[in-house]
Amino acid sequence: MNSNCATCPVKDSAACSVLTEEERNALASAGRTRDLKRGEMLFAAGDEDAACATLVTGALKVSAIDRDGNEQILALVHPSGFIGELFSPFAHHDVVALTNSRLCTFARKDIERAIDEFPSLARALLRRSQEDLLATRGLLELNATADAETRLAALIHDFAAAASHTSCHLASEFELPLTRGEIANMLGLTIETVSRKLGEIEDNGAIKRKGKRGIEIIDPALLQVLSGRQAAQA
Amino acid sequence: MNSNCATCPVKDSAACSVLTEEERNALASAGRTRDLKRGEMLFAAGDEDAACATLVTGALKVSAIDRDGNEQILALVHPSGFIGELFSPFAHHDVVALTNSRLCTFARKDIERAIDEFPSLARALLRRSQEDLLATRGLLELNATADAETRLAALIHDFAAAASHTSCHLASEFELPLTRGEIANMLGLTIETVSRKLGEIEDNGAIKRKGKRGIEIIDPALLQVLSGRQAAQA
DNA sequence: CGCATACTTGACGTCATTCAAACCGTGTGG
DNA sequence: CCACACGGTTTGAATGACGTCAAGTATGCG
Repeated sequence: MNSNCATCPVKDSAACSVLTEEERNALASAGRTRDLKRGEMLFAAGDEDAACATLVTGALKVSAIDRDGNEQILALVHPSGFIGELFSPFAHHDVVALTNSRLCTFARKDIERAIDEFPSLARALLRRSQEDLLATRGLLELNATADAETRLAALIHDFAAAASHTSCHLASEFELPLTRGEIANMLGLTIETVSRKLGEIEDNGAIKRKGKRGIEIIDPALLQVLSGRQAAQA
Repeated sequence: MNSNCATCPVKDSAACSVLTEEERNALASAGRTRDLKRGEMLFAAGDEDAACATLVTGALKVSAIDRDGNEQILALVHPSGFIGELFSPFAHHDVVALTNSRLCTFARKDIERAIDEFPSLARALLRRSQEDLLATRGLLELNATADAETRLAALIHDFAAAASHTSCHLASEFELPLTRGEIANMLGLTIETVSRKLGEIEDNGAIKRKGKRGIEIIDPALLQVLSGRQAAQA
């Protein structure tokens, strides 16, 4: 038996929010809550019958390891995000907690049954999958063309937007959820380049570093310009 | 009324293949066949109510244009692939025919209705969406870490695999569906680099160029090594 | 206190880009 | 038939951005 959905912080935004209370309870009885500490793995690439899950609190990374042992972060998962490859016999990627996290997990077969039983759930997962696709394509676009400083500025901008919960405004101060190494892996750069470019963005006056992980946004407009999302004014 | 599904070359592999004959006919009556010539656009980023479509024959590209006017190819679509952002009020990307193509198009609202009416269709589209996600992440992984030669070799390898239809073996000779410029856009390189590295791969003895677009695979194993998908033997 | 982990900084090398020019196949008009 | 222009491609040389290697500086934990 799962903990009570009524107090779940993502009850109105997760995929299961499209279900009626009755349907959700049926699904919840098949799932179970699981807590992961920072660095703990939900499943690894190659795992069979990897579980599916909705992230309740915390943050996860989805990453691939190539044969040289380099990690490449492919996606971040935020609360209410759904994890799991439903139609593949094994997982293609690793999924690891970036911070202490709480998930609502389901065996694959239970999710499959729920999809067949509740058409609205299939629709909700389709929607979420398309959003993931869009996010991944955004990262692809960023990594393919932009230079190191632009990529980093864009990432900081996204984190600032994600940290502020009022969707159209940036948080003025927040903690990076990733280490330098993870940022480098995500942007296809090296630790050193990330460190240097972070210094340059600080020198430009767009941000200020607060300790290792803290970032204060000094000039949001400048950050936006650096991130290449807006033309510089004349 | 759509042309007859019974003779459709992707009737057993497209998303609609999961429907019963009766259901499929109902859906088909809402759709219509459309032919695109090479270079013609299905829809552009920003279009509202962009149509959805299953690709019947040919090939499409999905691409984004950044504010500097650079195109970035985000995905290729092969026959039986599905195109369309179901839950977004407007399209995020351009979709353009790479070769003369035939599609089976549907108005957004007709697809949405069909999803609600036929749960198996929602499931099929979810599956397809997850495959797209996986493909995009593969491209992201490739572009982020690998050097130019590796990326190009991997792309050639993929095309050779796609051209052969016997899934585990490579076609020995095929035509590149992309121009040099499009390859460059897809891999985040420049035309010149693509041309040079193609020459180097040819010098290595892995392939042989036949005219502008033709490629003959001389040494599949070597190509695989160059593409970084297999360690070189000792 | 000492070690480990994460981060920063510097010097140098390499690979892809940039800019520039030549090349080639094709279609067009003289 | 040839001259020519044009798009796509190839090739060359120089620049520059990022990676590599290596040292040095915090911060935290046993």
